[in-house]
Amino acid sequence: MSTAANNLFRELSISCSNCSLGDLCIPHGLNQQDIDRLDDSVSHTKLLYSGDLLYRQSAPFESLYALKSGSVKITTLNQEASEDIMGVYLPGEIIGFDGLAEGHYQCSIEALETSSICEINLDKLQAAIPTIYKQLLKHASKAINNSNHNTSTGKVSAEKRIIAFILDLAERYRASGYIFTEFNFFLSRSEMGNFLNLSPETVSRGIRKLEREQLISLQSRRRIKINDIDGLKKLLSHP
Amino acid sequence: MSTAANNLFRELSISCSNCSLGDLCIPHGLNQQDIDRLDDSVSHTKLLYSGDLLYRQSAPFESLYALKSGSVKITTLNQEASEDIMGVYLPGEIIGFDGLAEGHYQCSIEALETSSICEINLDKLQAAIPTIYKQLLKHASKAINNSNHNTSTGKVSAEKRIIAFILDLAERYRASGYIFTEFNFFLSRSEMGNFLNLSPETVSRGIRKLEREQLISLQSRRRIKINDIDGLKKLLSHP
DNA sequence: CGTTACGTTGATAGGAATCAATGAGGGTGG
DNA sequence: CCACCCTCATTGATTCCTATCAACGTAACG
Repeated sequence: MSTAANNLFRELSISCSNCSLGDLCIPHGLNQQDIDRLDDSVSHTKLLYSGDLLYRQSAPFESLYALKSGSVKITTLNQEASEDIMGVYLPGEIIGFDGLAEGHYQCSIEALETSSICEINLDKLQAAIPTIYKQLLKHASKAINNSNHNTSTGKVSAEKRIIAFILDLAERYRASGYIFTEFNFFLSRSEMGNFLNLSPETVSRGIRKLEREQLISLQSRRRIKINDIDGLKKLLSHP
Repeated sequence: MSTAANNLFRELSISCSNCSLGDLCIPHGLNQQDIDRLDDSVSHTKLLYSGDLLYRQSAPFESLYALKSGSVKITTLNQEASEDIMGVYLPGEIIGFDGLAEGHYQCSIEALETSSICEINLDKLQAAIPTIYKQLLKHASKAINNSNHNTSTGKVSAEKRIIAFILDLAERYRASGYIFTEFNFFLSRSEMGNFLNLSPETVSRGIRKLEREQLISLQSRRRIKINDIDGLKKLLSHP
């Protein structure tokens, strides 16, 4: 590891008591004593670079993870052995629930950019702070609701699906305290199409249409600026 | 309450130590002492009849529930204030995770037939058996995987979606130890279409096509017999 | 035994996939 | 530093699948 990388790693390898996740961290709401005990329960930060895998489908379940910064995609192999994109994770979200039920991961996680990820050892965590499981259940619940929501957005037109995707990302960036009117997709048109169940061409057409209508601007092919978030919401709800 | 109904209720209001859920029950794997303590943690069986609601969307979260027998559907209201069907629950499955994250339910649960449902008081349960949360997390994880799976099956043709739906039900009946080659849908063609993101007509055509191909038989309009489960799986994987 | 809701079947139209070709960006090596 | 390449994105033309519209059949209910 280079010195620069090593320094970066050390910088990111902070204790729970001053983790950048803030309100989003699982232990949020605990007292200082509990938080201090957390430092033994999690192995702190891993640093992943674009293309790196956090875990691979069918690998034995080891840990849950909290995404501290960056973004990753969650994929699964379909019958034809090609990738289906199940979604993306943004900072503050918990990764790894897909491995709990069966004891091995049902999906793979791949970094879309440089990302720092906090590993959570469930057993140690539960021993340290028994009440933490409730918080974890809430995160799982959120994942279920989100996934259900994706299922139901499959029931609308291509353009609405694209708008829903953009608004979902914006909302989740907002929830994490990030700038939410301007962000990178980190996904190609093909990957977006795969996720939204649309062809890459249809995704492209949909995005360019929103651009022509001045609702969004493309700062680059994968970076969006939302000009009229209410306009987008309006398109989503009515016509 | 009528005497007959009262008797039925009492009959169903059994203790955890002889609950019919068996292996599927959350406390499975606990020792007898723990199981006995469970009797205070759950309020045992509720009996719902077809059309009855277990809970309504946006109601405050109160409990998780285990479905002991029968079947229910989980629905949410879309922008147009009509019902979107998110799925059905079968015996052995846990209901209510949609309410945990936000503190109020995101969906409604409606019985599709006479169903008995075990209420789980989370706080009491956790106090009685601290390690139970892990089991709950596994159930939540299963729900996430299932939901993800539904998302990805949205990416295929109408016929495959219908086959996937049938096979999913069969597999879940099998997992619960039920007969799985012959069962009721409990959903109308419209409801199936809503769930699968297909029109009722397309659902009907798909089902009749499978019937013509002898892969299934319709014992009545809502009762199916699977004649060739491998044939169905084959259709799902390749052409 | 009629009423009513649901299911089936056929004909048509529309939206997105696919096929095809061009354009743009990013990286590499000369 | 520039030209080339290679991948991704865009745009257009066509095809195909499924929604929709329409009509008829069928089962459950009072």
